[in-house]
Amino acid sequence: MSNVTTNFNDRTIEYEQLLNDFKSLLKKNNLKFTIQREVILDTLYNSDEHLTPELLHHRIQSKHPQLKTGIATVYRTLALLEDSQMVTSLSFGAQGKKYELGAKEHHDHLICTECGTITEFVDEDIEKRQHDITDELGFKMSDHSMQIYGICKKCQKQL
Amino acid sequence: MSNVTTNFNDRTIEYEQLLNDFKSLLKKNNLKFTIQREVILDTLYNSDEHLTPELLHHRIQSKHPQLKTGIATVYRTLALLEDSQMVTSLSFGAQGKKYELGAKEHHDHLICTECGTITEFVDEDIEKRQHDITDELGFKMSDHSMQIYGICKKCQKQL
DNA sequence: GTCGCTGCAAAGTCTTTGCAGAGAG
DNA sequence: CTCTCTGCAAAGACTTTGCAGCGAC
Repeated sequence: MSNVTTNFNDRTIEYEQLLNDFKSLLKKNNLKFTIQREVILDTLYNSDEHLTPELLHHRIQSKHPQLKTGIATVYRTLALLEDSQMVTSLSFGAQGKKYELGAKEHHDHLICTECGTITEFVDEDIEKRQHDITDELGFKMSDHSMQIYGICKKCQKQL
Repeated sequence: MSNVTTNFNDRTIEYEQLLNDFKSLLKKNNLKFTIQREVILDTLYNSDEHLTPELLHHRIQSKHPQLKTGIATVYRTLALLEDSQMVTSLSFGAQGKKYELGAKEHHDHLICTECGTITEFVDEDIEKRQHDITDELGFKMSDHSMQIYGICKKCQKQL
C-alpha cells in the first residue's frame, strides 16, 4: 500500500470556536445560553466516545451534581444541536442513538461489535468516490455516514 | 470519469434460494416454518423499498387479512432474520428502523431526505478501500454500511 | 420584567414479553 | 402428541411534552 491518505482521530475543532458557534446559533434564534446547555456541549466535547443521551446525562450528573440536570433537557439540547448540525447521531446496534460533536469535521466510523468502541477515520479516496457517485446520479449530497463493523485488534487478542 | 464500476440495484437473489435458506435455518434451530414467517419473508422479498416493521405489518394485513398477523410476530420474525443475517436493518431519520433482505448481497445506500427513497448501489473502489483500511488497522471487518444523504434528482426538480 | 428554559412527572412511541390456545413436525 | 408459534394485551424502554416556577438577557 503506497499513498495512504487515511487519517485517524484528527481532531481540530477548538472548544472556544465551538462555544462561539453555539452562542451565535442561540442568539440568532432568540434562544438563551444556559448553564445546562453549556455543560452538555462541554461534556460532549470532552468525551472521545460517542455518547447516548442516557450516558451523557449520567456523566453530567456525576460531574455537576448540584445542577440536577434532567434527562429531558439533555434530549432537548441534543435535538437542538442536531437540528443545527452541531452534533451528529449514529444508530448503533439494536437500540439507541449515539451522539458526537462536529458534523463539520466529517469522518467515518469503525465500530467494534465486541467492545462497542467507535474509532473515527477519514479516507480521501472514499470521499472522492462518494462525490463521483452522487454527481453521476444527479443526487445532491448533503451528508453521508459510513460504519464498518467488526472486531478491533484489542478484542481479537482477548478472544 | 472513466472506469466506472458502480452498479445500481443489481438484484440477483432468487426467492427459491432465499426460502430454502430460511427453511434450513429454521430446521437447524429446531424452529417451525409457519405461514406467518413465510408471508413476512415473501413480503420483504416483494418490496423494493426498505420497510419499517409497522409498514411491513400493514402491508401483510392488507394482502393477507385472513391471517390477522400480529405486529409482535413481525418484530419477532425480523429479529430472527436479522440475527441470522438474512435481513439487515438501517436506521433512518429521527426514529425507526428499516429492514431489507439480503445481507449477503451487499450494497450501500443513497437516501433522499425529501422523499425518503432509498437507492442502493455498490462501488468496487469503495469496497476495496474499506478492506485496505481495516487491514491496515488490524480490524477484522464483519460488515459495513454506508449511507449518503441528500436530495434525489426527482425531488430537486420539484423544489 | 419578559419570555424562554428547566425539572418533574405524565404521556407518547416503538418494541418486547407473558400467556393460553393454535398449529407444525 | 410435543413443543414452538401466534395474537392479544400488558409491560418495558426510550423520548417527548405540559406545566409552573426559575433564570438569562
